[in-house]
Amino acid sequence: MAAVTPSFADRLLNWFDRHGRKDLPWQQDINPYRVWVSEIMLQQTQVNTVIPYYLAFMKSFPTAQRLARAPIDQVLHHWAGLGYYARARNLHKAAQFVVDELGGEFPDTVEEMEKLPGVGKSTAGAIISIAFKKRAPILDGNVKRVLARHRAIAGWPGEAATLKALWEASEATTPKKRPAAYSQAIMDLGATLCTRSKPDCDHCPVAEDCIAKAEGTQANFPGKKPKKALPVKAVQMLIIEAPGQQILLEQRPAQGIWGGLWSLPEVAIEESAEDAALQRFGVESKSKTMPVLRHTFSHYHLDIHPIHLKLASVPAQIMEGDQRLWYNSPSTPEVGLAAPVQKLLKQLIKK
DNA sequence: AAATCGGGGGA
DNA sequence: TCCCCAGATTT
Repeated sequence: MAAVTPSFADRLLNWFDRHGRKDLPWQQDINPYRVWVSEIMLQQTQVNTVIPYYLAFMKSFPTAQRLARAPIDQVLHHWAGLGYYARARNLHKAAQFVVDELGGEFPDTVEEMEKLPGVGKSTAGAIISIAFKKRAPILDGNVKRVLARHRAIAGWPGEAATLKALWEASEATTPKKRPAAYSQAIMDLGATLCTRSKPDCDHCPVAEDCIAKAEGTQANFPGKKPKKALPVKAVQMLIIEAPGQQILLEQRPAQGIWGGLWSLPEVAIEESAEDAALQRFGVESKSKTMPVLRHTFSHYHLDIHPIHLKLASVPAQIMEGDQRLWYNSPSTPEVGLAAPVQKLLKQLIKK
């Protein structure tokens, strides 16, 4: 008789029994309160970071009653350094809810557990399965990665359709037996073997039928968050040109973009360029709008609206100084130009 | 420097 | 329903 490959869940459980972590603080003296606190702490924070915080927290607040009665400041004090401080506020509120409204008994269904502030579907599933030993699928970041790879579920989990497919996969793979061990097993697999980069497929109990492994596309799952379109800012730049193709430049402040480089005078997009030229430089000239030049930074696009003002003579009132010079004048020093300014000047001066 | 992480809250 | 946010860690 041909050997039959055990189910996904059985292979995970078997692996967890032999290699999984079973000595973590919240895996001892298991009760709903201890599991709940651990799951909240683990939401955005890794195991090794959480351990000392968890131990100190449990020492100060060993029960939901003790937590509920503690001042919020004391709770926040225990959270300092963990980040996402709303978690601590929600934890405190939820403890008060459990103590004051539920007689100190934690809900024992996913639906009821989700009513606690700070507890969503995945955290509820983790608490129900681990503390109450009832079957409940979970979908934290580790589980998303394991399932997305194993079943080659494409797309970024932030998209509703991808998230739905992942929940369906979690629902489909979660067994009835040993709910607590299974939840910990699949999270542990994601945390220790099926890691974001360099997954250790050689030791993975479910590598045999992992689609991403077969195709060598582990790095493609889960799909990445699409880079959001960069915000677009716009600015006018004055090209004040005097005879001899001399162009007025200003030095930028040392801080900020193009710090210390030389650039064209800027005018806010909503202002009149001609008015600004008159007010700031005392020059009066009809302006000519040039095509918009888009310059892209790491964090935004800058649409530069060049405004060309041609002067009949070099105005006496514009003096060169520390932060002002006529580019192309006989004495132009070697200066660093902002990249788009260099481009603009090149266009202008060659013709 | 960029990506990541689960849930809350506002558009 | 979609989008943004919180904050520290990892890559």
